[in-house]
Amino acid sequence: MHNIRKPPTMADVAHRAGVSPMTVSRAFKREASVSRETREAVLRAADELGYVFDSTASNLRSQRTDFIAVTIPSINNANFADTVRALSDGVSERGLQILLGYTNYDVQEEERLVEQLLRRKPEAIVVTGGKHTPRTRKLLTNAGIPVIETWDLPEEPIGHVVGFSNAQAVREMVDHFVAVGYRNIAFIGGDASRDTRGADRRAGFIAAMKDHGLDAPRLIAAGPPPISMREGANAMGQLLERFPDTDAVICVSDLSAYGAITECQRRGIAVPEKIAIGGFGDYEIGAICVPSLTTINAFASEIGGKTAKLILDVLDGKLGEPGRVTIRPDLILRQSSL
Amino acid sequence: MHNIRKPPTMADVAHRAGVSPMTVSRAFKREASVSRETREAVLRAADELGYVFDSTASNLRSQRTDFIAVTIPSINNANFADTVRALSDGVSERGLQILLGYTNYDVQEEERLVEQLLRRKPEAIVVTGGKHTPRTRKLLTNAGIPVIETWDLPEEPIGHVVGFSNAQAVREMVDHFVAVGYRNIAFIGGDASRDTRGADRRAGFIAAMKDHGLDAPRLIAAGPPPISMREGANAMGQLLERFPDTDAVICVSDLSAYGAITECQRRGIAVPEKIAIGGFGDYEIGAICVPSLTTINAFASEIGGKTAKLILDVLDGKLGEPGRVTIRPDLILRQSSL
DNA sequence: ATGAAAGCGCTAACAG
DNA sequence: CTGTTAGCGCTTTCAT
Repeated sequence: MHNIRKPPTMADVAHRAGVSPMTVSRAFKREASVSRETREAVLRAADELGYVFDSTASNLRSQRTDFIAVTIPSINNANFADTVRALSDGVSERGLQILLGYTNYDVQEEERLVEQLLRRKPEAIVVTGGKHTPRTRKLLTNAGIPVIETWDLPEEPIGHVVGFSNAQAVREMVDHFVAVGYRNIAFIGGDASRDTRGADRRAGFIAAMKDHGLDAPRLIAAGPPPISMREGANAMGQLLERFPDTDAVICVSDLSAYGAITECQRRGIAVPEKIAIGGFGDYEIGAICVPSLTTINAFASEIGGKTAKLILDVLDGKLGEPGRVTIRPDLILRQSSL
Repeated sequence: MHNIRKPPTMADVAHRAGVSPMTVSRAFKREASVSRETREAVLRAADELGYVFDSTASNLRSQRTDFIAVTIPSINNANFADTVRALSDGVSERGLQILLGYTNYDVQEEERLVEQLLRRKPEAIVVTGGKHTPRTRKLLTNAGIPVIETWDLPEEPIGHVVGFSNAQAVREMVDHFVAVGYRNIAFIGGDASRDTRGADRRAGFIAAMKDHGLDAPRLIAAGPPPISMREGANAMGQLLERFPDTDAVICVSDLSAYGAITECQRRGIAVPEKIAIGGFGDYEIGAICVPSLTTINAFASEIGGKTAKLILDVLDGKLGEPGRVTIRPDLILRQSSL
């Protein structure tokens, strides 16, 4: 036997099993009409030959790849990971597979990524966020497949949406903080230009403060997103020095908020007695740290699960018009605030 | 214009640009020999038609997909995310794209996943860990593409390896703990059957204790992997009740170790004065929490980066025999231990 | 630098 | 339930 020969094809399997290639093809599908004995004979022949089904040929001929393309800002983020996992689990039942890429919080990178993903001919594409370059919008609009924007409520959606208002979510935290008596409230976030969800949260903060008749001069930019725990800690240090009268801080994520808590611990500043802290995203750290962290649950897994359901419905033709699934984030009160 | 017509192909672009399809194909490649004017005319025609290159056809004809298949236990783990990001960055320069799947710490799930991934005809496959089902081993061995096992040093590697000894890494922490005076050392990990890296760490713990003439009865199983912060905290509670004389704990990951720290904080037990705690993985939490966490840096990003380099070398034919890249984890001493 | 012909391995479409 | 024919959209190969 030559070991350097080409891998076996369906024709080889068909020959060995004494059937036609078409029957082999059918034997590899769940629903296809093949007699039990024939299927078993085919699968046995395939196994003996070490045959591996070739999706690339199947993809071209059937014009189906069973890919769902997904873009997320960062692969190293528990919120987006939760969304992707739920999405992946939801569509895998139907044999659909996630084709994942990350944008590094950069719309130019998103444009390159979207173009690359569309070349693979996915059945649908899920993007995180509702802000894109004009070319990205055009590519998505003309792709001829379902487009789902998530983690945001875009003003002019491209297609379907499964998301929430980042501004509104933060507004509710501000409302609560003001109601319990905080006035000199600060916001720690990333440089606004890149992370549009972070920018929306900051805008929601400023607008809410204004509605309460409060100024919002206490804005700390902690660097380009994503903001790490360390950067949250550094930002807290800056805040304490520049605005020592601050009585509460809202952070763009739980990670930066936890960093802020640790900075207070290192400086001997009591949380929440001297300063209250709120985060965003309901990461595990916030539930378990001491003091535990007041935060906003954006239901990352639900976003993924509902996106999966939406995709399946659209592919089944069950949806006449673009879907609009609005998530309502939950304010979770814990020990880090009154 | 009909909007429901089929998307344009290279033939359509060729027709519009007044060239042959072959020239269009060449115009879309970086290196191909096409005159500047011709290429510009082709790309203009493509843009006007809204043409999107079809990878599925290219994949079949050229027998190249430019996919690198990767399996990780969980998509929601900062260590594996770091590896995947570095790997992705390393291979993307050459136009290679990651095709990612997760096994949920289950070798049966790994088998299904590997089979599914191989059908997509990747250029190489990277798996996390060195323990597999017999069928997975067979599939990988016969795949005819480079196989790279990572995050482990398998006794019988399938192909290439980029990893480290989990047992040895924990042994070094035990050696240090014993050297500074701890004797009643416990280990908190997951149920052994599933997370083989976790099991290796526990085995390394037990063996190291034995070499120091110490028994290792203090083993807390915190549930099926991955072990969360919460499960680490619960395990710490159990440990304190069942073995109150414990003077140090080594946890299977920084996440469970941080949970253990918080449990001590809730119970008013001083770390490290009453009990020392060590983790694994050098997650950001361990560097910033108070007290900061003694841990082991397994160089997750380096694993990804070196795997990328290995893949590129193999695909370039620069490697005659299987590559063996051994990472040496670093013990990082911080405030949670003496 | 460009073109013509052939075919990658599978499956849609149709036939029986 | 099974088989035959044709072709998915590109790129390999060979010309010029």
